[in-house]
Amino acid sequence: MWDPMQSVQSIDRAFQLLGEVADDPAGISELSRRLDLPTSTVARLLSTLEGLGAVERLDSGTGYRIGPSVVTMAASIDPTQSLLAVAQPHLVELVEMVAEAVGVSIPAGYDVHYIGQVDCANPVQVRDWTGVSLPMHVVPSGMVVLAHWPDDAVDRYLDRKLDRYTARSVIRPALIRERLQQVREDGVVWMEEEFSEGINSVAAPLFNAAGVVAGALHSHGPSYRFPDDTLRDIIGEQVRSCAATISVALGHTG
Amino acid sequence: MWDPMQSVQSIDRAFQLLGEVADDPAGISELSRRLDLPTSTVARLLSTLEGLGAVERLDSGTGYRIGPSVVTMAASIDPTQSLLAVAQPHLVELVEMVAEAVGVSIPAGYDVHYIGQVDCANPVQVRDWTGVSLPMHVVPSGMVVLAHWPDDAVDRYLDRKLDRYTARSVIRPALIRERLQQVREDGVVWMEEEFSEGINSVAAPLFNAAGVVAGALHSHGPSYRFPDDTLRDIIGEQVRSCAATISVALGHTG
DNA sequence: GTGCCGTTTCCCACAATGTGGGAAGTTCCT
DNA sequence: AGGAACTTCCCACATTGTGGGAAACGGCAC
Repeated sequence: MWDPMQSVQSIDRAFQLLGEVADDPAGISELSRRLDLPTSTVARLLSTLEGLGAVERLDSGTGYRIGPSVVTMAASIDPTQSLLAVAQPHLVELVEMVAEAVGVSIPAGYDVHYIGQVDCANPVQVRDWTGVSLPMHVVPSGMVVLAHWPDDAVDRYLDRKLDRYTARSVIRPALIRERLQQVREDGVVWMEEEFSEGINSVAAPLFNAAGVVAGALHSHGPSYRFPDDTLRDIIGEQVRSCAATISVALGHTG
Repeated sequence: MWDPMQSVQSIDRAFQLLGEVADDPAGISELSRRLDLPTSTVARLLSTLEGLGAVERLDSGTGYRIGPSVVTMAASIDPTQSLLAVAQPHLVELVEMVAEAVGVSIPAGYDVHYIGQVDCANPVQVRDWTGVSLPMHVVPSGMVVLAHWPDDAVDRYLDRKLDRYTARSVIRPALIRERLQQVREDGVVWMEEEFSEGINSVAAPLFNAAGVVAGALHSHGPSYRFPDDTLRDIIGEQVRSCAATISVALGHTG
């Protein structure tokens, strides 16, 4: 942990409380036990937060939960950005683990739209695809989204002319369907040079609080070095697990 | 404003900052001007908030915006509850204005589900419908939801047997369609004894950040006194405007 | 280059502010 | 009633946050 210039104790504690309350609503004394703070301190902080609408009392008498002002503040930021905002710190972590660029994308019609990327230290890099949209069937980020769409939506997707991007692009509906089934089982998918020669990529789905797929997390790199054969499964698992962590942060449960 | 027991200054200020930043991202010195606080104080508070992930720096150098931890905390609360949490304080205000019970509901299949109510002081009250679901075409809360559904969804709704609840219930599809058009124009709708003899009710739609109808705000009371003829339009307008305010708090724009 | 903005960061003496022990008040059990 | 939780309140203390001001940074114009 680097030194954040200065830190204000009461605010620090207030957010510890908010975090606890978000995780699991509780009353003053239970929170004081969980965080090991004096009850009077917890009472004062909660009372302040209540006055600010950051927490509110449960109707059922005792206990506090996250209040309206937090929801409102969160809503104030562009919904597209909110996924990115939540994902950002996790992207940075993941980059260090896989040592290749990682990014996130969101579904937009029949495409996925890349909304953010964090590059690796290596001087040879895949270009930053932020801002670009690509058809779902040629990139793993798209496949994981497609894999969690309702059947009729998938039918409509596949019932169109599907563009081929490279010699290795899979565009036969039947093959794509098989693959989607596999993606649902694995929770992660690799695609090698199916969108662009020289680029391999792996992705896993992101789910929001409503349990629907909200986007995808991917990592990609030059095919001559990515993935290293011995690390392929490990990297896939890291991406899958990081995506799951982000989903939880988005409110996804179970 | 009642006395919130005690209030911690730094937390108070921290949330003022969060509010400002949510409203419009800015840098230290601009925020210090807006809130009339010393820059060093603002810097210290923001630095604390940044360490907590409550704000983060804009990529474009200078300025802060709401950070991931706020979004995550907001997401932690049950999405059903979040609507209620945001609406709650507004319900309390509205009750004082209209002097009858007010409540909120959310769409659930072909019904609206009442999720919260605030009662008025009058000893003669309409019972609390919280937890109950009712068909959309017999209550104004349902009509405002229906009015903002896509055409084909409305078609499917009307293409079923529609129950009659009282002599005044409207169940002819053609008449309902006309009414829905009127609701879209007015932004608010009154219904008198169409669901239950002796109860009149008025409702307006609530929209979320995505711009889709997320629920309804209503007020209802005994028909012998509600609405007072001279106040009917005023009350309707108050409900409409309160619903709009809640929608904004939910992130709805325009 | 040099000088001038508007920033943000850092430092430090001061006392206002938040702290926490404990007592009094509440509510809900048995 | 009695007791065991909880929450609210009070108050002396010094820890903690405060804010003035200076230093460091960065951009822009000349």
